Amino acid sequence: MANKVKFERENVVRVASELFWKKGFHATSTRDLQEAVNMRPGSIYSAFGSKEGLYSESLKDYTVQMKAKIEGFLSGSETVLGGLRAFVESVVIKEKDCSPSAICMLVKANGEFSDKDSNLHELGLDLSAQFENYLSTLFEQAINNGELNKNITGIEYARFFQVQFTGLRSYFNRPGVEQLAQPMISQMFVLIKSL
Amino acid sequence: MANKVKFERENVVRVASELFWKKGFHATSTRDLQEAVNMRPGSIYSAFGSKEGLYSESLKDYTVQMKAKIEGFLSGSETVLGGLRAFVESVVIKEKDCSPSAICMLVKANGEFSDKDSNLHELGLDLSAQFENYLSTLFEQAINNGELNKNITGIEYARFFQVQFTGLRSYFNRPGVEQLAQPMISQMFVLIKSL
DNA sequence: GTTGATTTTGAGCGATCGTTCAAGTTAAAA
DNA sequence: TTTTAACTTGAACGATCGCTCAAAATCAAC
Repeated sequence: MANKVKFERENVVRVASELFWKKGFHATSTRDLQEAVNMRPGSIYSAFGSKEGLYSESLKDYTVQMKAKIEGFLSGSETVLGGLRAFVESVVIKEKDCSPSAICMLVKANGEFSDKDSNLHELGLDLSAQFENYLSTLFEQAINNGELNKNITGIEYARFFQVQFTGLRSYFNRPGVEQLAQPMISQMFVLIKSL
Repeated sequence: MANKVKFERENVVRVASELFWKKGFHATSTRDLQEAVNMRPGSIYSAFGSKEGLYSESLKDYTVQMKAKIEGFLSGSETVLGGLRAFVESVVIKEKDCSPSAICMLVKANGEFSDKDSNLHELGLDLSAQFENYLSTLFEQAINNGELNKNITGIEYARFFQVQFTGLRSYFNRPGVEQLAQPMISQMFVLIKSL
């Protein structure tokens, strides 16, 4: 049987993901994508079906990468909270200028697709719910480890974390406030422990 | 001499603003706008110069409307904090289903224009800075009224408020979590008073 | 080396994009 | 009433959009 695919699907999706993350879905043209992934339109469309299909796979991959990054920081830390804090500091401070965007790609997606019955709108909601569940399990571990008290549940800690994290990333999506990041992250974790 | 303009600039900008707010800049076509404001392309272009020009005026108008709304709640409340809380509750809870988007148009704009040297990117940063200054003056009033302690300054309260408010709006930009809004807003103001 | 299923290529389709401008309409000034 | 500057209209321009598909290239199987 014939021929083999010449591109590595993983790499293509990651490159596309970075472009979509930076520019958004509507501002990214298929020609931008062709150049970025070095494929001709026919190959892209036979592999992913449509621009929407490629975006869909890119967004799913983004959440996988994000969870992998968190796992990395967790395994490098004694505590769950320490791992999460290293993750937040890495995203908000260290990667601020090399990341495609300061804003979470999933948050951007949920903001961009306003049409309630579009596939991408539903995908964003679905992935957000999954991520919240993932965070919940982490905070339940933290509770069981005695890192956090039992006044509130894992899901409630997860909600609070998401509000703080999203708010911080949005706030630091601007120049000239870099020196505020470390103290505000510290404050965030002080507040978490005081809930 | 000659003729008078037939449209009311205020209304046109407000309608355009709602459409841009809902769909974003790139997903809103000039033909969408023509239909929404009931004007032909020539009139729009003679009045606003370009799609970007109309967006620019729409975004500026949005911030004016937002400040006006805050002023309204402030004059209906005994305290600054009470007014701000009524404002947050109105935006996050009451207007959730009639507003063009759950996300602040200014936050959306700052997320959408990634090109650092585009006019709209700079406009977003500029309006954000202005809004933070406006919030700072409000919190300074609250401090002087004795509503808040003097441990931190007005600008620091303003930053905290923005992080919480943006995070909350992003979190409640999804279906099925409505009953969490009131307790989380209460928590937000408890935290503000405890800083 | 030949075959033949599979993948890659890229010219180009129809649709839509932001925008222009000559022609038509309007109403204040003369 | 006539003039005339200002405003409105909408057909249409060139560019770009997402996407298609016939032809060329590729390589495992024989």
